[in-house]
Amino acid sequence: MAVSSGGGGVLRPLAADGSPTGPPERAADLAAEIAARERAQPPRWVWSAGRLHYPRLLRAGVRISQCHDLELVESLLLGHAARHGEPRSLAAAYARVRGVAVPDDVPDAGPAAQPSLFDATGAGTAAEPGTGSAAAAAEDIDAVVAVHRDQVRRIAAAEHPGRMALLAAAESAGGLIAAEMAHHGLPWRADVHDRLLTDLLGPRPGGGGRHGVGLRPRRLQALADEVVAAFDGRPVNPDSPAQIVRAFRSAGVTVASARSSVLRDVDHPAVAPLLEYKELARLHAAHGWAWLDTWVRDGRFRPEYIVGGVVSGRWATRGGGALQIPKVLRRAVVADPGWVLVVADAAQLEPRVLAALAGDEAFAAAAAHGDLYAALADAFGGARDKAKIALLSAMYGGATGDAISLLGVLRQRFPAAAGYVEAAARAGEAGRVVRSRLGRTCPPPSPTWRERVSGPSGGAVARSRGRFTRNFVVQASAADWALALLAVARRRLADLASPAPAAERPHLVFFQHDELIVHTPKEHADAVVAAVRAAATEAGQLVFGPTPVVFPLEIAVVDCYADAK
DNA sequence: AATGTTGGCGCG
DNA sequence: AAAGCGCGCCAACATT
Repeated sequence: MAVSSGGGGVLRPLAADGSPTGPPERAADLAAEIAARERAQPPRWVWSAGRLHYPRLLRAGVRISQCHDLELVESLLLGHAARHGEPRSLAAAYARVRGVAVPDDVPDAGPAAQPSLFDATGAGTAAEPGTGSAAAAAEDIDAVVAVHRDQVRRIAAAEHPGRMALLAAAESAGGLIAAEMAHHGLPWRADVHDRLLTDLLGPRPGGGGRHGVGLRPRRLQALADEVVAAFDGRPVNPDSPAQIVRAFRSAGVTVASARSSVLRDVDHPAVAPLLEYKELARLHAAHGWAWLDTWVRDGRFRPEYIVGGVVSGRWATRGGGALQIPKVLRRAVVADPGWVLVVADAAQLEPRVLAALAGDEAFAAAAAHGDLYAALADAFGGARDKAKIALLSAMYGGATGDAISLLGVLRQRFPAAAGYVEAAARAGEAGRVVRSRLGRTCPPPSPTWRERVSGPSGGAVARSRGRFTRNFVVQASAADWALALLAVARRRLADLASPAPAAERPHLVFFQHDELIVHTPKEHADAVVAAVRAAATEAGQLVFGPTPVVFPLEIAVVDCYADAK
């Protein structure tokens, strides 16, 4: 069912191939119309972007089952054709279909700046799509139908049409889930967070008022003073890497940089306070009181997730640093009373993905076990650690010290697995693109890349891209699996408590590459665990087909995220 | 004053 | 323990 917000809202029924099976139907109250159809027989909604439409629906209490997100799928298809970065909006895609000038994408200023598309009731004049938010508010149902038809055709023409169709469905589901996670929010105890900060840093400077801005908390200032004293009173700002390096030099110590890993090996009285300062200053700057004020409201942290924001298909976030929350702050993530958190983490995901990708029988047999590295240990003289180093080196392209010989063992014992990533590396070095299992495609080299490869240190330039493509096939295929996991888990969670009102049902509230969190009423916790486990198995079959490789989840049912590991 | 780059570090 | 990959965010610093 195609849907646009033009003139209040327009729906148009579609066949599987994207051709309309009836005339456009105008809806005065689009949210109510969508809700009614979801209750009767949920269709697959085709719309310009869940990013634009779905938050408003959720605020109106409307959940949809599935959709085709034209903007996200356009990105996938452009990428598949090695045309990354071209405009992907509905307006841009429609312009390409018609062969007219393609408008640039409108930079997204974040959720606060989003036009309320469903407020557009009665906006009668249809503007040309793509000239900004005013035009977006009067989307054209014809554009939705035409772009969808074109995408259905392009999916069928992809290298692996079935996989690309699955990727399009999963990415679209990701768009729904991202909006739902932002809507529900991650439970976040501001009081616990504040207490942690106060314990570690001292009281909030300035009592929270504006006069406190720019002042160091007491503990940070004390450490900064210790650093200065250790340099015999020489003024040095511990926030400045350049000043740190200079201060050490004038103390007779040469350091290559001010990195903690470098300073750790330096014997000087300034090192200890400096390392502690850096750790605490980071917490204060990135996730301190200012972060708390900005990002936590009403007991929820609501980051803005960017689906497919990383070329590998991983999600990114804008603002809030949701994917870099320091482990120490997991203490502040606490379930509501009567609720629990189900924290599920895919164990050793990337080497398992490599095993499934490569079809290496010996390697896949090892990946059929709960501890893959332990199962591989025999091949490396019984040393689990060595197996792990060999695998990480193969997937990342690093090989220093021990890893060189361990890679040799890997090549000998598991030639298909080693060959898979090495073929990807060679493709990258040659300037070709590589794809994930489901067809997500790495960007082609930049226009200047070939020049640089044939210039001085061209070998290093080529090898660098080889490491990127070597890792891409694994990381992006892992992202394929994780996205499938998420989509299947969402469907299974909806099934398991569907008669209950939304406020009493389990919700996905967090997703971080290979880990997800469900916030659920206690009584559903066991069912949630079962649903997520089943989703992991189903995702493996969907993405990789028949394979002996298992994708076990480590699942914890906890009140507090910090207790999950 | 505003914008862009660098160094560093949090997460997977 | 880090290595090798992918990110976002901050303060300091450089440039316009």
